[in-house]
Amino acid sequence: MSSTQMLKGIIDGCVLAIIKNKEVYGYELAEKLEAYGFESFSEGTIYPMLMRMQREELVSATFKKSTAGPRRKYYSLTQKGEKELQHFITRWEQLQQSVNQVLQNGVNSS
Amino acid sequence: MSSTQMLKGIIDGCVLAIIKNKEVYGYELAEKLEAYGFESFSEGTIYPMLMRMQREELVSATFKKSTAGPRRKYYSLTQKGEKELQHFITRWEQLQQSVNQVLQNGVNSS
DNA sequence: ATATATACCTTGCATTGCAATGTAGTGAGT
DNA sequence: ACTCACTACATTGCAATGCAAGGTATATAT
Repeated sequence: MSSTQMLKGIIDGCVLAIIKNKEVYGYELAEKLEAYGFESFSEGTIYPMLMRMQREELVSATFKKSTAGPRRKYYSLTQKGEKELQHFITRWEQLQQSVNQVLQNGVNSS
Repeated sequence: MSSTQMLKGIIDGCVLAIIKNKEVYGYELAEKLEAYGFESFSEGTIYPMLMRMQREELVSATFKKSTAGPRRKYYSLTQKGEKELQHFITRWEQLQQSVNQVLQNGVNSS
């Protein structure tokens, strides 16, 4: 039971939420996620994920020049992405409720 | 982003918490998880998971006769399993905090 | 006998996080 | 010019695990 397994299907929603707030590029996203407390976020996770989301039309991308390195690929949310984010939030809240209930009943009452 | 992906690495902890409360057998576990709000829990998930946990010495198992069908395989927590449960709870709380922070900042402030 | 509920297990697949590796632009120091 | 560090995107192959589908077997009722 590694820590990374718990992230499956969850960072997707977090990424959508961050992109909704403001368009971001991949490298920036990695830094933001780390700032939020997700430790060690691999680029091997982020770039394939963003590309998958683009393929699924949850986000759209445009390249912009940078003065600090190569061009950046900025992502922003599509309407479909907004809907998906709302669905994620619903599922996340249900999951939280279920897990917390199990932990309370299961751990304390023995 | 399916609903099942979000469960990866998370039901493990929930199962440990349920077993800690009281020894259970697989079929019973499926029903309990459903009662807690985890919809549609496949036996193809539960039995391999329990066997994996036994292999990792997080749980121990004993067979007991049943009057309502074939013998039941009851699982109970080992010391190692208790430690693993504590680790899970820590990770879960961190995850909750991070995700909720992202959702608050990302969704509302745009 | 047949049906239903109980109870466990196995096989094969799909998804996805990640380490490792590659490529390339920009700027500072020497 | 050369090197180094930082920035930035991408690909490959692997590992973990949830699950549908299918199989086996026991107990009870009709």
